[in-house]
Amino acid sequence: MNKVYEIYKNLYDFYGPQHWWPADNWFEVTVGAILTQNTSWNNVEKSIENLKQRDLLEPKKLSEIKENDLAQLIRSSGFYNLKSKRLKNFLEWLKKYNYDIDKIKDKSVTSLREELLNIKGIGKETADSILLYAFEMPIFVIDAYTKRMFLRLGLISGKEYDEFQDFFEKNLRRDVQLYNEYHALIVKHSKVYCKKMPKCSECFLKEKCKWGVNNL
DNA sequence: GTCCGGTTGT
DNA sequence: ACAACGGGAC
Repeated sequence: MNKVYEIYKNLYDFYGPQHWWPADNWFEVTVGAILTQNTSWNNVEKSIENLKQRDLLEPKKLSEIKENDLAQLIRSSGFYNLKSKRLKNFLEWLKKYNYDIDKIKDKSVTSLREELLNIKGIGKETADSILLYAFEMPIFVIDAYTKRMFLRLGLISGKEYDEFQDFFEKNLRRDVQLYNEYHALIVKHSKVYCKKMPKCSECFLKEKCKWGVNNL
């Protein structure tokens, strides 16, 4: 059996399902994806709650409020002026589909990805998070955690986002639920053990990890 | 003081 | 390759 899927099974057996993305609906996922750029999820939750309590967490309502007001509402997420603008850019794109997820899903994952990447403030990771977790399309999300963990495991030597993405998509069956769970498990493991200062001696993957073996 | 479920402009 | 954007938690 291939090693990439084997790691997945190890992680799933150890941690169990992660229930990602934590949100009530697809739009909440997209807002969270933009707000969590280089920001801890804890701080994003406060912003989401803030918007919910004011009954503003809907595309049309967020489109109508002023950029500066939105910035203040999402203050806890950091980079709030930037992110307010980025949300507005995204909402402008959504408007072309009448804020209708069904119309969006009529398009192919390839063309949607291109459209998302053309929005200022949405890069590869955010685009892929939206495609996978909000639109439920089969695309593997790469982030700093994924790179760090799999470089340490010694399973990949590349450096670029696309190299990592190809690596996962070539070694796994094209499956939204699998991609969803795997990325979430990588984040979990990277927060608990495969941190910047890793806890190799306590890690259950140490025997099959280059970094871990060297740190025993 | 460090780190965070990044992206952009130089 | 590197600075800018930034609040909140530990």
